[in-house]
Amino acid sequence: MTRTTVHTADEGSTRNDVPAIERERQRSECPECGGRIDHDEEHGERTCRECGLVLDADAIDYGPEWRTFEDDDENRRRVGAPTTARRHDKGLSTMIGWSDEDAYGNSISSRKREQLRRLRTWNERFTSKNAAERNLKQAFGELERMASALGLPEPCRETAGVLYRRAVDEDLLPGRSIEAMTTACLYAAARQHGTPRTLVAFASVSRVDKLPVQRAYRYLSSELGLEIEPADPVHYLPQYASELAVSDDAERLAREILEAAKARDLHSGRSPAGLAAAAIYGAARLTNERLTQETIGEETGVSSVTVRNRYRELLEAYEEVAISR
DNA sequence: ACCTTATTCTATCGGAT
DNA sequence: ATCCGGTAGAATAAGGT
Repeated sequence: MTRTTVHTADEGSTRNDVPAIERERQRSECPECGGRIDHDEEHGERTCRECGLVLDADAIDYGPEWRTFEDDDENRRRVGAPTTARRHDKGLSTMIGWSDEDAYGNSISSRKREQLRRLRTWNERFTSKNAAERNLKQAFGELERMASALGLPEPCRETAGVLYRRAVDEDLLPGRSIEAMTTACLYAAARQHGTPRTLVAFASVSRVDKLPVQRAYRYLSSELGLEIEPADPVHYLPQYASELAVSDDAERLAREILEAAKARDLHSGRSPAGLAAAAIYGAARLTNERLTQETIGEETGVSSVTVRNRYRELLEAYEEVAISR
């Protein structure tokens, strides 16, 4: 059976119909050096493990839309528009337009207008009929507001929405404010996505104080069993490297330094951003690129004190590994 | 809800390139 | 003259009771 390359949305399409862009994405050797490609779905980046080449960034989300209805990964099908957890109805409910015009812009008969009016009334009653749904509406509004105030990216807001929905499902809300819980969800989501903000920053855009948010977060984290690990310092490298305009060599070296440090457990308890910044500094120094500790600190939000404390440890570990080879 | 602990930050200064 | 490295004390995050 021959399959066309046309990408159809009918339910007969299977994995064999994976479009060209999808196949391209799954290619796993670096065109430069043939090394392995790391896929970082979270940040939408693909980078070469060997030479640090960034193949593309800010790719489209390949996540949930390309899904299966059975419990295996085999029979995947294209489905409709991606759902979003940030709408109280997940973006799936029917909406009836407001204007009394048909699709061509012509006005419609008074009889039809009456019908439409009745439909709208009932539709409204069905879609937001109970208190829970209205609470979700309000909470998601708050999430949007805070996320945009803090400049948090789309996937992060999405995660926050999912978390909040789970919190509601698990009955975590009675006894604490919606505001505190939404803030906590966003805080958790930001950390999961490697775009953390301090609790203070959240408190400043939230309508509640830092303390209730902190409590809500801990409650949320333990009740939902969120295992939020500290971010991998390597994730910060591509971003920092381009902001500081260091060479590809230096970025690759920084990567090696971090690997060596991780092998020796230097990273536990330390801030990932600090480690990444220090690795960049150390690498720039080894490749004779002029970067002051102060410049690094400004761009990365890490103090110069931390940069020098970490970078000494990092280089020490790196040299040991280099000698042993 | 309070307290402890490890880490990071701000401010500062002497010394080196 | 600028950059580096070290230090003291305040602030912060996370965990325990």
